[in-house]
Amino acid sequence: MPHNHEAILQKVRQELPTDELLCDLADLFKIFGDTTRIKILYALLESEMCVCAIADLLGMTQSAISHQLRILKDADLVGKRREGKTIYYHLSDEHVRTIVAQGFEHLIEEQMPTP
Amino acid sequence: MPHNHEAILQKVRQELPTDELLCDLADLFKIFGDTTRIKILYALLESEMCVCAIADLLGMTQSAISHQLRILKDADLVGKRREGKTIYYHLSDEHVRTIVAQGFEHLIEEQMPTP
DNA sequence: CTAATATATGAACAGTGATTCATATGAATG
DNA sequence: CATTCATATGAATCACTGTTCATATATTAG
Repeated sequence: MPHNHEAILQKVRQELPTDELLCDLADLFKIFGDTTRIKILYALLESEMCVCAIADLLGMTQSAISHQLRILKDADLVGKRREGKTIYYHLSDEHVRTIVAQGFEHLIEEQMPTP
Repeated sequence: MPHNHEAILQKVRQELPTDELLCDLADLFKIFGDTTRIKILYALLESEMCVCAIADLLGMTQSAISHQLRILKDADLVGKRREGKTIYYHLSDEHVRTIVAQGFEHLIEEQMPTP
């Protein structure tokens, strides 16, 4: 007979958030999980930037950048501001900074030898 | 003639981390960007668990869970401990908690009406 | 209005990745 | 040592997603 874990299962089930919330959370991290988008976010940490400047910076097509900016905007991670023909993108809040910083810390400690 | 952004580009280029680091960072977030893995991590926040308990909890195949646990282990997000035939998985450190918590905060504020 | 610049968008293509299925490994038990 | 339970793994499949290409929208200049 298979072994029993009802006790733990019940406890964990109680504390687990709803499926919907967990999916939303995964969707948020999915956005950070792409090299191009991480680079864009990192750049915007320094300064607001127009689309073609970002494309220049990353050595990528204007179209590719535009597509990614749309995804970032839909997730409310960035906002835009028009100035003539140019559109400047900026971070919508400081959460990006803290989320990225936490990721960084994990990476750094991961590479440390365990004492 | 296209408009100029050399000034900003130079500034941002200086502050931007290496390509390798940014890719590693994206790879880390990629791991959080999957519903199954987020659920596993969330469950392990409460208690260490064996593979079949997690499979039970999420209503998924043992194989599917095992594959995902391997990914989490390779990223040093979880560790394992053997006890007879059973293998118990646990979080390797508290970074998972803080990273997930930051994601949560963003989600919550996103749903708030702007005052 | 026309041309030029800046950005957005839609369809297509290619690569990635999560799940499933079948099977292998590994440990305990009689 | 054969069987059973627990987990791991490899190959195959299917869906998703990022980039490209072509084109559309939008703003300003002439």
